[in-house]
Parts: sequence; structure tokens; C-alpha cells
Amino acid sequence: MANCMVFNAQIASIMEVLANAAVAEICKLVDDDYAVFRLEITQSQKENRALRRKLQLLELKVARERVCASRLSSVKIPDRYRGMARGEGHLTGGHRSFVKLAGHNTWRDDQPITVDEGSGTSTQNIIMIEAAGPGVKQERTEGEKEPQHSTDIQTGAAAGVVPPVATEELSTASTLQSRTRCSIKEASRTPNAILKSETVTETQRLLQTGSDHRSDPERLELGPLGCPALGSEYLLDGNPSPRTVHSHRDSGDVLETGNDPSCSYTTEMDPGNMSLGLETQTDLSRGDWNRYSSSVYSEGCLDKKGEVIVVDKVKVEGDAPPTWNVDETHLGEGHSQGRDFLDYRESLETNTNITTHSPLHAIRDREPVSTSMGPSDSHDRVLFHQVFNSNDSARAQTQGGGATSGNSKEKRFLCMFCSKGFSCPQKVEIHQRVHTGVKPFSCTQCHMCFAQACNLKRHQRVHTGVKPFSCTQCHMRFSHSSSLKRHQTVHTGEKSYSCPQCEKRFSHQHQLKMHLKVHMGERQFVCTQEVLREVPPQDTPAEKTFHSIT
DNA sequence: CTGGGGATGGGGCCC
DNA sequence: TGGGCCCCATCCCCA
Repeated sequence: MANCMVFNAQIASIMEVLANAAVAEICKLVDDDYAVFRLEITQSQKENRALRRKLQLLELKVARERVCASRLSSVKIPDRYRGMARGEGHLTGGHRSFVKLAGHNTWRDDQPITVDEGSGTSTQNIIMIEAAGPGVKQERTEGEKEPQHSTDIQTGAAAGVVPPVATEELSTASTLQSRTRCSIKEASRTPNAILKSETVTETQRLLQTGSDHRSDPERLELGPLGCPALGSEYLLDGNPSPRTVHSHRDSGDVLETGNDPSCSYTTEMDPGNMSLGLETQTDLSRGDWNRYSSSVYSEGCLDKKGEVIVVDKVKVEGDAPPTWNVDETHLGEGHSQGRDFLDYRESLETNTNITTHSPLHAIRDREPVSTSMGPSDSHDRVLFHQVFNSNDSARAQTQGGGATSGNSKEKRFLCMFCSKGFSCPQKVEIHQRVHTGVKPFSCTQCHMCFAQACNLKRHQRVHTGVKPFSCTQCHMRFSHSSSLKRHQTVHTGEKSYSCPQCEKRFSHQHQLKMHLKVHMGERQFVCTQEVLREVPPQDTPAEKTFHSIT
């Protein structure tokens, strides 16, 4: 009996030892696996980052090449503009950057082109800006033939300004842009300047390491410190320093000397002037910014849609003082908001330390995320829009390719990118996020970002599970009002999507889409686009959808 | 069919 | 009264 008990005790002890050993082994395995797992995760993350960078670079290259190709075939700057473009005109500074924009992909390699994290925003908006210039110039100079414009330009050239010298558009653009960058760097006061500096730096690196010729300082005509090698006429402008000079004197002189050829730009704010002859540094009034942004943004829409910009909406006909003269007065009161706004936006556009998608980045920074702009920024913004869209909306429509739909009186606030009209600045601001990729509203529960607060609000139902829209015909509930509406076609039997090839109708777009593939196969159409173009446009929802899916 | 994001238009509120 | 702003409804589109 005693032996039995001893034996049992021994067995128990052995079992315990074995159990402990087993546990230790398991723990070790778990730890090892965990370490391996973590390592794999880390490596995967690194790979993802690398791939993402490559993707960004590729996108950028593709866009640039596309823009470059289109420009090479269409860009043409009248000689009378070239001189101004090079800063040889009577004006100094900043707006040369427009020329840059108009030039061949002269967006600097260190341009803060970034991809909005989590939002999938790419550099397209910037590309659009790059693409814009030539179109504007071409439209204005070849299409509109505006007499006053020509007069101003010529007057400027005749007024002792260094005659235009044939120059490479690219170099001009580069020079201007570079110069702007120099000033912007100092002017930057963006609250979020450092927020994504790492991303920016990475983007810069990618851009710099790319094969893009723009990274070549010589081609950019950069002088020391990365600033452009300025022409003598530029240096004599009274703005020797690339630093932005918010001198009221500059603009004031211009305004006071009515006969001064340089005044031509004060009363003429068409794209040609703005893009080629104006210097932001010279006049940092809001008006100038208006011109600036007008040029830039409207240019941006040109390459994209071949539309003309509404830039010259700021233009004041006849002898009336330009709209921005009022702003100048405003500046003269010591009010720096306009200037700040300008600097701010300039810096956003050019400062490499700022993560931005475009000059409009400023808008994002001022939005839900509170910034230093304060109430005045709103004023500036509105003022900008009002000035920008103040006159000649009809012409804007013409130039803008009719993007301003409906009553232009109601929609007098135009998008700087596509010149589409909106009823109020706020809507323009929101709309422009389409171009800028700005998504200020981020979900606290996931990585999603949204351009509109309401969309974020709607999105959050995904997390909350709230489905406020319930079908009265069944138990179905939806988080999306449109989903409910669409769902109800199940009950109503409504089939609003009709096939243009046959008589079949469908309740959902996807059904029609799939159905169309049948026709494609039957007819052996080579190109879907061609097939779809055969269908005459109609106003019924089905046909609309049909066209849209083409 | 459904889920869900992108984007626009309109209305209401406030200043 | 008008403008700015916010919110909502809605359409479109894609997965």
C-alpha cells in the first residue's frame, strides 16, 4: 500500500514536471511565432510603403508626361507675352509663377505634392495646375482677342520695359516658380506646415530622384539658394530679394501712375497679364492673389477640360479701377490679412515644408481644423471669390466651357479649377476639394477621411449601425437614404434603366451594365465607347445612366 | 440588390 | 435683406 502511494506520488510529480515542460514549450512556440508574425507584419508594412511611394511616383510621371505631351502640341505664347513672362515687363515678381504653371511641367520637383493619407488623394490636382497655363494663354490671346488686353501688354512693352526676348517657356516658368518658392518659404506660416513634413519630404525625394527634367536646377534657371537666376530687369524691379515684399508702395506706385505702363496690369486682369506679367511679390493685395489664384486655378482646368478660365472675370472694363484696387486700399489700411492670406496660400503652394495638394490647401487648413486664419480668412475667401467672380459671368461661362450651369447670377462663385459656378463661396470651397483632394473630416473610428462633414456623418453610421431609413413595404432598413429609395424599386417594380439596344429594362444600373455586355458580344463591337456613342442622348434616367456608364 | 463614398443643390438659421 | 454657414436630400457611381 505504501509503495503504491509512493508510486502515485512519483507519478504525480513526473506529470507535473511534464506539464510544466509542455507549458514552457508552448509558451516558447507562441513567443517565437509571435515574434515571427510581428516581423512579417513589419516587413509587409515596409513593402506597402515602398509600393505606395512607387505608385505615387508613377502617377506623377504619367500625369506629367501626359501634360507635357499635350502642351508640346498646343502651347504657344505670343511674343508680346514672352517678355512679361520672363519678368521683362513692367511688373515684378510673383505671377511669373503662372508662367511656370503654364510651362512644361514646371511644377518643381520639391513641390509639396503629397498623397493625402487615407484619402487616396493623389497629385492630380497639382498636375491639373501644371497643365493649365498654355490653355489660358492661348485662349486669351488667340481666341478672345480682347483689345484692351492687347493694348495693355503692348503699352507695357513700349514703356521702356525690356523688350521681350524669345525665351524658352519652360525656363521662364521654372524661373518664376522657383522665385515664388523662395519667397514662399519665408512667408510660410501655415499652421500645419510641419504636420506632414515627413510625407512631404518623401514626396520630394521621390520627385527629385525621378527622371523628370524639371529637377535640373540649370533648366530651372535657379540661382543660388535655389532661387531662379533673375534677369537684370527683374532685379531692377525694386524687388531684388526673392523674399516676398508686402510693400504697399509697390502696388501704390503702380496705382498712382496712371500712365505708367505698369498700370496696365492694374486695370487689366486677364489671364494673359496675370499669367505672364504679374508678380505676386509686387502686390500682395488680395486682388493680386485673386489674379494669382485665378491664373493658377483656371489654368488648372484648361488642360483638363480644354476649357478657358474665368480668370479675367476680375478684369475691369474701361477705366474703372479694378476690383482689386479696393483690396489694395484695404491693404493700405494696414490690414495684413489679405497679404497673409496670399502668403499663406502661396506658401501652401510652394513651400516644401507644407503638405498640400494645391494652393487650395489653405482652405483645408482653415476648415474644420481651426487655424490661425480666424474669421478674416473667411472674409478673404469670400472676397477672393467675389473679386474673382465679380464681373462678366457670361464671359466666364463662355470661357469656362459652360461649366457654370444655370443662372450665372445665382452661381457667381466659380471654381478656380474648373470654373464651375456655385451659389456661395462655401460651396465652391467644398467643391474645390474635388480638385485638391482635401478631406478635412476624418472618422475617429477608422482611417476614412471625407471632404464633407455630412458625408462623414453618414459614414459613421457604418460604425454605429444606425439605419434610420426603413422601408415601409418590408423590414429592410438602410443607413443611406438613397439606398432606401433604390431599394423601393423592388416593391414598385420600377425599371428605370432601359437598354438602348433592345427593349429590356432593368431596375438597377448594374443589371443594365451586365446586359450591355451581351450586346457587345453579339455585335462584336471592338470598342465599347463607339457602341455607346451610337446611342443618342435622352433625358430619361435610364439613358442618363447608360451614358454615364459608358 | 445592397453597402457605401463622392459630389451637388437647396433650405433653414444666424449675423 | 443678404451673405455665410450648416445640414440634409439626392443623384451618381463603384464594389
